[in-house]
Amino acid sequence: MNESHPTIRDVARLAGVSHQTVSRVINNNEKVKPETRKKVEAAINRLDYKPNAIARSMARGKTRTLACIAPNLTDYTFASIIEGAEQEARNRGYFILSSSAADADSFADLIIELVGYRRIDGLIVINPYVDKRYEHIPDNFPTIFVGDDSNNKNVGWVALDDEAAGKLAVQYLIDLGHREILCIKGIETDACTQDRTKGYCKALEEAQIKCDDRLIMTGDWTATSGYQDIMNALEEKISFSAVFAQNDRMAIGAIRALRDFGYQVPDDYSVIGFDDMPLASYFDPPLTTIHQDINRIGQEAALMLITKINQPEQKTNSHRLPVHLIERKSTAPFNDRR
Amino acid sequence: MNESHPTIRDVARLAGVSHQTVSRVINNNEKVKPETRKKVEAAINRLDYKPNAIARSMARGKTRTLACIAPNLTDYTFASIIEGAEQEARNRGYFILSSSAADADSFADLIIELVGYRRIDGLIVINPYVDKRYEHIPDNFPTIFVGDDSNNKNVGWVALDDEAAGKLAVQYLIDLGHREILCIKGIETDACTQDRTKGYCKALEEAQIKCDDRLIMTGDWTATSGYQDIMNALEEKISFSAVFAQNDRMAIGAIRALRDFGYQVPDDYSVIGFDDMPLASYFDPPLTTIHQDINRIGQEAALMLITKINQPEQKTNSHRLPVHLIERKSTAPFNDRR
DNA sequence: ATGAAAGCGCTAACAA
DNA sequence: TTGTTAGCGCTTTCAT
Repeated sequence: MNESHPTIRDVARLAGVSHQTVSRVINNNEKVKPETRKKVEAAINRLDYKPNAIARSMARGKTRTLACIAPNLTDYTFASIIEGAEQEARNRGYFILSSSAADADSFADLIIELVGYRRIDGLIVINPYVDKRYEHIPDNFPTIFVGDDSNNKNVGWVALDDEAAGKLAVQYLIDLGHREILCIKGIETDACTQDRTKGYCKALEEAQIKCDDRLIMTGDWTATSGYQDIMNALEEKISFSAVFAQNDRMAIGAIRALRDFGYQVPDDYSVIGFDDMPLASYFDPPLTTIHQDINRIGQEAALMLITKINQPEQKTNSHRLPVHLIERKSTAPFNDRR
Repeated sequence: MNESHPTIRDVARLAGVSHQTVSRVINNNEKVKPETRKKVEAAINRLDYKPNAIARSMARGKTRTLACIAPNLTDYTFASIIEGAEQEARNRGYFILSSSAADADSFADLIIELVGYRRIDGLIVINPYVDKRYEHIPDNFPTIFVGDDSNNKNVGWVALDDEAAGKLAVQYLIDLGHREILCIKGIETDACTQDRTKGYCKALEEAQIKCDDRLIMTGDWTATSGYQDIMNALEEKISFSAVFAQNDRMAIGAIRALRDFGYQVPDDYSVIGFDDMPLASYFDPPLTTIHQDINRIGQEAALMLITKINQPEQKTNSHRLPVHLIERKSTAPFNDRR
């Protein structure tokens, strides 16, 4: 069990110097005579000495650990953000504790263990507005939100340019000749849902189309919710020729519903998604969608956070990342075959 | 910046006891007079004292942190395992550092930082056989593999019963009357690929069907590889009526290839997948597949690891988890319409 | 049941 | 340039 790793003092003894000199060597401090450095390095190699990270954290008062909290870890979007954050963090010598918090209570618990017990130096919160969980974050603790600052907490954030993205998608459908465009929203409280919907309305307005509330349905990001929304619309004989689903999963659900009703996509109805998830090009039909560089969001968040930790006085520049549209086969020019 | 959190001594001073008594209280040590305990608890509440996790790690020589390393964090399978591990770990007071290591070199780096610098108490390695990365793990460090022990390192592991699963899938196709069953393998070096293929052969043997090497194609888990494999088979006019794809993504690719060639699934060809990924029921046609409780694997791995950390002498019981088949619409009885 | 002293392995401040 | 002395905030003996 106790293989008793060598400590800084063991190295010092072997090299015939003080432990402080060893500390200087491992911290690349200038003020060490080259000779001494050599001796110390030899001793380090000889003993295969590795500094203990916990002891360093203790002495420095910094853990070099960040946490990433998301509603879950499996959703492709969340996982990509975490992956991006992890890469950026690693490159800068930080590690990421990733945790999922299904609800506000478990989020609050997590915050106590992570922030209260001082396990981490900073925090990335993915979807901070879900069940108002952001309220549980202590003020002044270095934090970055993934998802924007609409609720006006004074922390930094990164997000997609969701409004522009929503507008882009809908404009594309309008350009194809569609006028009655149904919108399937994501979870109401997610900031991006609101922004994408804003973009949807804006595109319609600019094309002088009235924004009809009956065409705006609420989903919850699952395929099933997209399916249900379209089923309902069809049963209630709501008139539309195209669908803007605020994520790909709901788009898939929508397509299935349309098909179950005997319609063809894109011949009878056009459907555009959002995310460009990995299998989007393999769906039937291949999905026209909004592509986002989701990995990049995680990278940005980590970078912003690390900067904030090391330069607390400096203002954090929150910002939005651009998206682009990927044309595939689930959309087509309007026609009246329905 | 320096809000100077209260320490155990601040609490002690306020409560009029020694800091050691405070330590006893926060560690639920029996030997504290109820009165004293009350006083101390009052002081703790008053100061909102929270013990510093790093200092505890330091004093105890345990970090209460585990690491989970996978080839990436976004693959649904990996993400689910990590999520399961994280849940189990949290329930037992541990945290998970999740990291991705694309190749053996970055894996080796990670091991040094995590294990060498003693940042973690234990390690979960997902897909340890990829590029022989498992070789970089120091002996005797508490480790659990997700994926089996075929290469005979003496560590514990959890895995699916892949051989039985492969057999189950193929037997199902045989029962539908198929005799020429094409197999699309995953990455060769993954233990599960070998086991699933073994199951494939076994099912054929038991049905007295010769196991034809020309029907076994190698993929790399991506949809594209499944697509390519089937394209090649079709172009070379290899005769088959059903496909066993070793994961759902390759199954999707296979279906698209078949369709691009003008065939219908399942009318002309049956396709069975593996994983039952979230959207499997929304594919077209809904995918018949092998369902695995992948989250559970992560839970098991974390539990085994924590047990091993706390009872190092006790032997770890590696084991396999069962699967079951989900019948959907991508498979049908054999017919000769092709 | 409680306290005093030592130590976990490092860094930081000061002296030499 | 190097060494000495103190911590960092806890837990772990060992007394009392």
